[in-house]
Amino acid sequence: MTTRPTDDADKVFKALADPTRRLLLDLLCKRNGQSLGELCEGLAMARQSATQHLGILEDANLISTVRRGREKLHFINPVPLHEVYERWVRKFETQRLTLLHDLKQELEGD
Amino acid sequence: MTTRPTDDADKVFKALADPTRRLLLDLLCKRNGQSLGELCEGLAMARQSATQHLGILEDANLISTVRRGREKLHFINPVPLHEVYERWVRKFETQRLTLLHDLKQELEGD
DNA sequence: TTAATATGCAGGCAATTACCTGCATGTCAA
DNA sequence: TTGACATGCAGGTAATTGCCTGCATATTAA
Repeated sequence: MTTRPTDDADKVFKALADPTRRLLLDLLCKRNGQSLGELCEGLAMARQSATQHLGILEDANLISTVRRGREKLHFINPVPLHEVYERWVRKFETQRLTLLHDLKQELEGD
Repeated sequence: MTTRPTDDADKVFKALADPTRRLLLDLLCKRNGQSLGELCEGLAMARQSATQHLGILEDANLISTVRRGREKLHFINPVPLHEVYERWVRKFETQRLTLLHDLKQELEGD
């Protein structure tokens, strides 16, 4: 099985690390609910490669899929991004001025 | 030659993709301005490995370093994180309810 | 100066990643 | 049913990543 429990935040960060996957989220942001074929038109890589990227996004819970006939529709799930922001980015955001002050202080010779 | 903003964002996302590097930012958030040796105490890997991680964080401009004697002090730079949030996360944040609505609508049978 | 300390640099190696090709399965329309 | 379409699945590979060891350099303190 797994060597250690993979936390959700890690999956989200890793999913966002690839420019193709961020582009896929951008494409879905422009028009939500696109099929695999539609998304592939904006990509410049084989359909099978896009499938893998979409699988990673889905595993990170950043998108949800719905099968309709022979098509698979993709929808953004903004919740994980919101959680990453709330639990992780905000911590540094609230200390922004303090952190910048630390460096300035050091550069000025302590 | 100046680097394009997309490259900067890519560096930040890739830097944040590793749990060790996120831990390093956490450690610096608890106490800013730590040396390489001090940061290594909380890591469980060779010092040289930590150096590589810190190099990636510095290249992404997420930390800045100051040499003091034989020590190298590390400081968080919260600006890139703020920019990533502003230019990227916020786009999805503002459409949060709309995006969730799209999926709900589809699941209910259009 | 000498010894201990703090970091820098280079090369190697196993695991992962991101792409590909080839083929199979499932669905719709004529 | 048949043929076209949309997606699924299974390897294969080159590049990247994350970790290591070994050695070099620079600074401080005795």
